Amino acid sequence: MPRTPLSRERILSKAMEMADAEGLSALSMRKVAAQLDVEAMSLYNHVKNKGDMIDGITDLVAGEITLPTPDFDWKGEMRARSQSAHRVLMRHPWAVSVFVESGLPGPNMMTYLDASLGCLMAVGFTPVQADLARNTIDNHIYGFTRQQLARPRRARDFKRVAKAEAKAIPKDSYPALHRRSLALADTTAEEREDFDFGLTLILDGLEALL
Amino acid sequence: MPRTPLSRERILSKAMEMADAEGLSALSMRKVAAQLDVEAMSLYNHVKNKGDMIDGITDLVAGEITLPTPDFDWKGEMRARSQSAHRVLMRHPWAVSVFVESGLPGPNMMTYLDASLGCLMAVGFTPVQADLARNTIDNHIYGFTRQQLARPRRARDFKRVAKAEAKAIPKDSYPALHRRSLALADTTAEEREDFDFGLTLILDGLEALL
DNA sequence: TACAAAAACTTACGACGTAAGCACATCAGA
DNA sequence: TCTGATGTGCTTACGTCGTAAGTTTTTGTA
Repeated sequence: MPRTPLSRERILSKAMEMADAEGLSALSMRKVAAQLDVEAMSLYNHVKNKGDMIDGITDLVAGEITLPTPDFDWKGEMRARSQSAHRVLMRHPWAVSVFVESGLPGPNMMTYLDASLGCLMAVGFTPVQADLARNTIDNHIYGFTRQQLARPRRARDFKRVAKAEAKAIPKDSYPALHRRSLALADTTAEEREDFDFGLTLILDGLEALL
Repeated sequence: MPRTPLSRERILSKAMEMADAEGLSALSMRKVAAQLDVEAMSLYNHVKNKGDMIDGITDLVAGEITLPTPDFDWKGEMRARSQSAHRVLMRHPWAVSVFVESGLPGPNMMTYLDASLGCLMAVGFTPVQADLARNTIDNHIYGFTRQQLARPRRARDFKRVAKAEAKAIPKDSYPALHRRSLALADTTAEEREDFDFGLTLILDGLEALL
């Protein structure tokens, strides 16, 4: 009986699906192969090695991010693309850590970097300023997303975990930490998931440099 | 001939040394044991498992960071502790990624978090604001440090790599990226390693909230 | 000296990434 | 139709990993 042939696309697509569902550490050549009804070594006909496979799905993720365009309203553009990146990374939780330490970026990532730098340089930032600015913004995106992923999404669960955390922290040794956990338990999702808090800090600060 | 007995401290100290020298991925129970003239399984008498070992050395790193104290000059305090954290993480390159996704923090890390939050809350930030602020600051520290670690430290090497990078980026497809690499090649270390650039953005922005 | 507890060692299992080589299918040119 | 090349998938195998289980050795105390 004929099987649909393997291909780089089929491999990457299944690998992405598995990473989204179970995290990067659950991705092994053997498991991806099994999901495709194939032996592990067959993947190597279409993919250089595991690193290449991960680079592949990482660049697919990069391709999902909405690009900024050069515009008078550069802050709006950067805010929009930051929120897009944030949403995309929330959909692909494993990707944050890979984004953050990817050596040579793939084509989609390059396009994303180029568009961001281009948007900033078009309104007067020097290339070096634009580089620093983009780094600062992306650091915020990555860090914020990572932190949000580490917390329960559902309000009820969040509250429960925050309260348990507060109880587990000795009030005498760590008073501020303790107080924070208590306070967090009583926040709304809007308050605590305030992506724009740090972003606005950064964008307004950047504007003052122009 | 008598051997100095194993202990948690001896294990963590050697593991830290190895991680500093060769990176986290080169740390295996077998290799750490070998460096201590001992078999792998012996480590398990003093350390719960590999994760516990890594948590252990991570908290040692956290302990090296200078703590902020509540002070009228909270910006100075936060800047000092940020620079300290940056320096410490540069000494222990492997630690950035662990810091960033550590689940339950160790005692030194808790102390560090508590001191930072305490410093911010003492000058009037609400607990939730302090939490967001500390996150934003730490995200900047981690991101900036990671990026700096990825680049050559020596000026000559940096220039060479930046130029090679510029040459490798197609000018037509990625004009802004290309221009940035060219510009970076002509910067001084002070310009490009401007840790305070983003930090000041954030601190000044925070001050406006008070 | 005797004995219990702690520490170190041995062996083994089931993962992992991937090198090397083999088997089979597809297709080109004769 | 036959032949050989090319590419795709499979088999086997090696060295690495974390660590469970069981055994021996060392150490501290009575």
